[in-house]
Amino acid sequence: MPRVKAYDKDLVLEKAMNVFWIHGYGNTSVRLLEKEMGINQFSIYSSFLNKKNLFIETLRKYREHAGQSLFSSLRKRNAGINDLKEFLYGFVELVRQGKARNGCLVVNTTSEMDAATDPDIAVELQKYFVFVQGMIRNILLNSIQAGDVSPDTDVEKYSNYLLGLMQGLSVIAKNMNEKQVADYISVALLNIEE
Amino acid sequence: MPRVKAYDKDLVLEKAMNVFWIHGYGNTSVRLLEKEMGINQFSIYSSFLNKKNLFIETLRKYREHAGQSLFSSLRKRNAGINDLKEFLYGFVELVRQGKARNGCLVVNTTSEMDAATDPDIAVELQKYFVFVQGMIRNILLNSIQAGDVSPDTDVEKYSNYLLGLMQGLSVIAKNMNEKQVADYISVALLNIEE
DNA sequence: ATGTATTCTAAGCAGTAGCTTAGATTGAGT
DNA sequence: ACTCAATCTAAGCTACTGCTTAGAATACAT
Repeated sequence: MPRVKAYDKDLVLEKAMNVFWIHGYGNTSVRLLEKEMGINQFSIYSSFLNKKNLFIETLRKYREHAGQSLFSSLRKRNAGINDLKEFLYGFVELVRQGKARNGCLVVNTTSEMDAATDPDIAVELQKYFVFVQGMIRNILLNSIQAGDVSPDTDVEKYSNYLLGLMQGLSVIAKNMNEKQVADYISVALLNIEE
Repeated sequence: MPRVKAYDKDLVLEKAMNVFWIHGYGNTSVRLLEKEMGINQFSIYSSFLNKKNLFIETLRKYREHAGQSLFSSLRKRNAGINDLKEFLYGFVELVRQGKARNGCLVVNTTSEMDAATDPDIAVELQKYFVFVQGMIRNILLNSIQAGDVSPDTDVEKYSNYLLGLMQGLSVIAKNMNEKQVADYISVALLNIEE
């Protein structure tokens, strides 16, 4: 067997993710990618086929990344409303520190795409939303069982609300200050705490 | 005095607005603009200086456009909570008809921009948010005066909430169906109606 | 050591980006 | 009817886009 790869595919994919996250799909050139990923264009194309496919793999990576870092507390089997509240108020702190300025890669991409979106990318975006909504549904069900949320809550309805809330959050993190974001969250949560 | 313009500047600006709205700033080429605006590149540059400046004028136009059509009911001097509710439920109907798929030009642009946004464009985006929030503040104050909203409501806090809510709405209009959007709105409004 | 399948380097491809320019065309003021 | 400043046409500028390719470099199996 011949020469071996000089780079870790998963590692350069994570670097690509950050580039797309900061600049967006359209504003990220392959030249910039090779600079930030630290590998040559040839290697990018031989490992990831083309720019679009690299981006799609990036979106998968992003889902994994979000699940393991940002959403880790919400993914616990028994996560409940209090975890969600802590998550949201923790997000305000991220805004204060300027660490949420890039928003959410998936929401940004949703905004960037035409009404006639690329279907392959659209599928990957939807997977992310399904993932997040599943997390939220789980939290609501746990909280009903724990008695923290009224048992006759319409879980589907509230999970749609919270999914939209979090998408809004990722946008206002880019154009509102800490106080405004805190206001948004505190009023939004009045609907859930009994 | 010499030859006169063969086109109406304000009219071609409106056409440019629609192109940017559909495709986003980065994905709109000057070639596409000249096709859709119906005038030559030379005319674009002589009337609007360059692409970025055309876009900035487009954002001004968009604010004017939104105020006169989408937000017309909310801009009435005595607009109140009921007008806001009607507006939001009317928006669900737009989603149902597929007329909200492009989202909001300003929110889309916010998502498209880097953390280190072009400052000239950022200023124009902020003007839009100030405009919308002013509208919302007015509605809240009117409703307090009319007795439809509790007089000890923190107007600033709730206007931040509602501004975020509307930004979220413009995003989910691109990736959620009618039912999901209706859920989002109906839960969101529980906070305001007494 | 040698063979060889794979990786890496770096140059280059056609297509498109934003923008400019020379010259023909226009039409109100005289 | 003529003037002339402004408009429009169409070609072309440089820079950059995503992507490809020929050839040198590599490292495992023999």
